[in-house]
Amino acid sequence: MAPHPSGAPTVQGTYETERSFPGASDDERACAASAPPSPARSRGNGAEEEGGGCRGASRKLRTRRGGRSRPKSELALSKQRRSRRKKANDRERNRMHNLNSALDALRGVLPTFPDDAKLTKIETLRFAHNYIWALTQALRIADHSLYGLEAPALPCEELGSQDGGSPGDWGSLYSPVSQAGSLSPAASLEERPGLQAPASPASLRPGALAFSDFL
DNA sequence: TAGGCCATCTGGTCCT
DNA sequence: AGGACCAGATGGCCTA
Repeated sequence: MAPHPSGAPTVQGTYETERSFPGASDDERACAASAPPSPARSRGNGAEEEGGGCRGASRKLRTRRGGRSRPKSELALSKQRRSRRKKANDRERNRMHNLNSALDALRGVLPTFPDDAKLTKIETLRFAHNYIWALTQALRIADHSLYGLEAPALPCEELGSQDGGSPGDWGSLYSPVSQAGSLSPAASLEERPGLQAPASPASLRPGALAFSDFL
């Protein structure tokens, strides 16, 4: 399930920055990328746009030339575009790295099992969503039991102890349960087959939940 | 080999 | 003008 068990290969970042399209100039690359999406688009072959296929770039060129600013030479424009693109790429790469860091932090506080299994991005988000929902339900039930008539059926402290704890305990504490008829934390989840809500509050008790229920 | 996941590049759009 | 954000495209890696 996890294609990169040892973590995301972020080391290629710097090297990727310098990576260039073999046999294609920067302008050709820009043209290829600005062309309408097509399966034929290839990273290394921008030659076919050389003639008139680069509408976006030419339009930009026109608007720039038409401005009141001092006209620049093609070379200067090309250099400026290249520089801006490179900076934008760096920022975008950094932004995605930050996003991944946040995702890793989220993984860190989620009870996962086994140790070597790294949740994918979408799994992490779904798991977190359902896990939060389950904890919310646990608290609600605990409040009811505190002021209500019945003894607590859900061990909140046990759920809480899973936070950052041993992933293996999570699986051993709860046994598999059918997800059929499970209550959804949000109606939107029910519309999306992939987003499964955890078990219903009634099943939020020891031996009633499996790790997979949160995915 | 097909499919899933991921990182990266890129242009467009919106905001400051 | 420049930065942030977004979505599409692409190629690499891995697994069933």
